Amino acid sequence: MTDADVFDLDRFTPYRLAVAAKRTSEELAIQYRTRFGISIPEWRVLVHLESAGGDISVRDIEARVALEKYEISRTASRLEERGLVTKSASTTDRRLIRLALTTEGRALMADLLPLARAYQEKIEKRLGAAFEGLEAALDQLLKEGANPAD
Amino acid sequence: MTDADVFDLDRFTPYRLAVAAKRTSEELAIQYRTRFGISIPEWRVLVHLESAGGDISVRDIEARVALEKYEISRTASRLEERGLVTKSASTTDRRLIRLALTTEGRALMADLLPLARAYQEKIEKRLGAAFEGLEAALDQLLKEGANPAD
DNA sequence: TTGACATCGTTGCACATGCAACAATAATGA
DNA sequence: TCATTATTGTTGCATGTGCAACGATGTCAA
Repeated sequence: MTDADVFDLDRFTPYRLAVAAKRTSEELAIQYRTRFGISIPEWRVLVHLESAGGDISVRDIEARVALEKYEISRTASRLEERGLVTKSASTTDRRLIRLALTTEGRALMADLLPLARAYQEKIEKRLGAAFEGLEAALDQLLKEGANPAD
Repeated sequence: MTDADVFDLDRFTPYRLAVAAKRTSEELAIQYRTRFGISIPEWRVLVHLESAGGDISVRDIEARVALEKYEISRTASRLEERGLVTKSASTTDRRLIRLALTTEGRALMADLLPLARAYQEKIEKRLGAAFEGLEAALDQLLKEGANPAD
């Protein structure tokens, strides 16, 4: 096998992205997992409920977060058990579930969001000028139709 | 709540990285999962065996791939069951397991690696000039000690 | 030599996750 | 209206995963 045939995983973009994602996610998750006992899916659902101001359905969250319906369903149930979220049937369409933060849920988010913002700043500082480049590339990768018909 | 208080998950780097990683990984994984029935951990272990030319231990792989020891152990067992990999005790240190590709394993990699290379090229084309920026940022995020004493 | 400690890989167990099937409700159209 | 189809959210089941404990082997120093 010649050198040209060697496949270098360390230069393989999907692998690099996976490792970087895991590292950054865990670095932050450690903070809120140990302090508040919430997982990444829980964090994502909570953030969306916070920014939407409540009254959102599973379907709405599915459309905006990279989570499957069943993950959201289970996550919401756990959050409900812990008193952070309420679930109620929509009056207009009884298939829909209206999710909303409880007072306790909002209080939790008031503690969590500063952590997340601080972490974001830390990443931007760490990357310095490279942050712009990262943003541009991620915009490309994440934009709709990122999987063109080729 | 004012606009300044809204937390935008879509601008949160750990989230963006996680989604981009999942998307790119799955886009490729779909190809080799359906065609060859191997998972991402299996793919990573195989690649390292290929580039190392065999005679590698679980510990070696752990040091080079973002996988835990137990994941590698289980992955290697599965690959062994499928006849792609052999496990044998090291003669010099009997705690170590020597992993090596079988002929069948090498044949599989000969089919897989072109797929991976083609996908890498596709990503680079898709990103165009932004690819350089992505590389620079990922280098930063992935380099050792990426978690400085902040 | 021997005892304490370190390292390597595996595994039992509990929990998480993915898939596909499902019940409940709504929308559509003959 | 009523039958058919689509949508929403949940769940049973099999599999995957993470953690901590473990046995086996090696290392080192008294």
